[in-house]
Amino acid sequence: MPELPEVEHLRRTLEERLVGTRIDAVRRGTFDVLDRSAYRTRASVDRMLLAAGTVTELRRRGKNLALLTDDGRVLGMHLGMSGRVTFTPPDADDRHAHVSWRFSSGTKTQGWMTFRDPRRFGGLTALPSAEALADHWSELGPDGFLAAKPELVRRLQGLRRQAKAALLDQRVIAGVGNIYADESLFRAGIHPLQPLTTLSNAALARLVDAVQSVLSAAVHAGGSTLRDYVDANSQPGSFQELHVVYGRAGMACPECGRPLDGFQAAGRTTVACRHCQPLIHTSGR
DNA sequence: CTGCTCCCCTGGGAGC
DNA sequence: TGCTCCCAGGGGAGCA
Repeated sequence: MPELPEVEHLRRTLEERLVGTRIDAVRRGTFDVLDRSAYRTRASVDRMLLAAGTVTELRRRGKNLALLTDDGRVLGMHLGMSGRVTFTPPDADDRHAHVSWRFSSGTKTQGWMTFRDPRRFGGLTALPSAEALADHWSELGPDGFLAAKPELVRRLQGLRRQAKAALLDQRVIAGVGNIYADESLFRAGIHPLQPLTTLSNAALARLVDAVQSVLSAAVHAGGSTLRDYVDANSQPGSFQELHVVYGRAGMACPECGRPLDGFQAAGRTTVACRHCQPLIHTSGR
């Protein structure tokens, strides 16, 4: 699930539940999904996992999330393909439940939160300071949801890459994944394989508009639910009902009714309409 | 720089 | 019901 809208939805959920609470217990499963390389000083793993810290902020950039505590410690979180966060207690029988945290306000326990990631493409990053977090995120482009449109247009200008490859590259714009790339390109009427250098500034602006409107609609809908995904509060998202091309290869284009094409772009499964998103061939001279 | 391939790992669905 | 095969929302490394 985890593209920008799902991560932003999670960020808001955690912000509501965790800010101002103290982490009074940390429980680790058998597998260590924690990257500790940013720590130069001696610290226990529990300390790196924010034990005894009070949560002050939940920060997001693209698909990356971070918990910040009052004493400066930071825990970066990436959901990868299969990462989930739920308000559930540790489960020793679940070999994919990697870390659980218990939160309290004053002397009152508020509950548990568990990070689970069966496929382990995601993970946690221990960071000693907000500066270390900035460094950790320094390669990321501006956030696709929060950044101003002209900044995003500028990021796309001059790139010699195919449109979809550029959208998926987190260094260009942070947060767009395979689903929202296809949805954005369809809404903008731009073919995924179209080189950006062949597009006018007006077309790039149209693409950025599409990216931002798709992302904000998806955030508003609580993200997309595919398979059995539910959020931290066990609620499904609903944006999948608004997917018009993703997962619909061979089905009718919602605009022209012709069958949608399925193919590979930037190494990823891609769906587009060759009529509504014509690949524009330039003369070369 | 750009694109392509392969890899990390597990689970779910399709098809037989 | 059980088995095999294929596929998947991400990202990074290595190579031409």
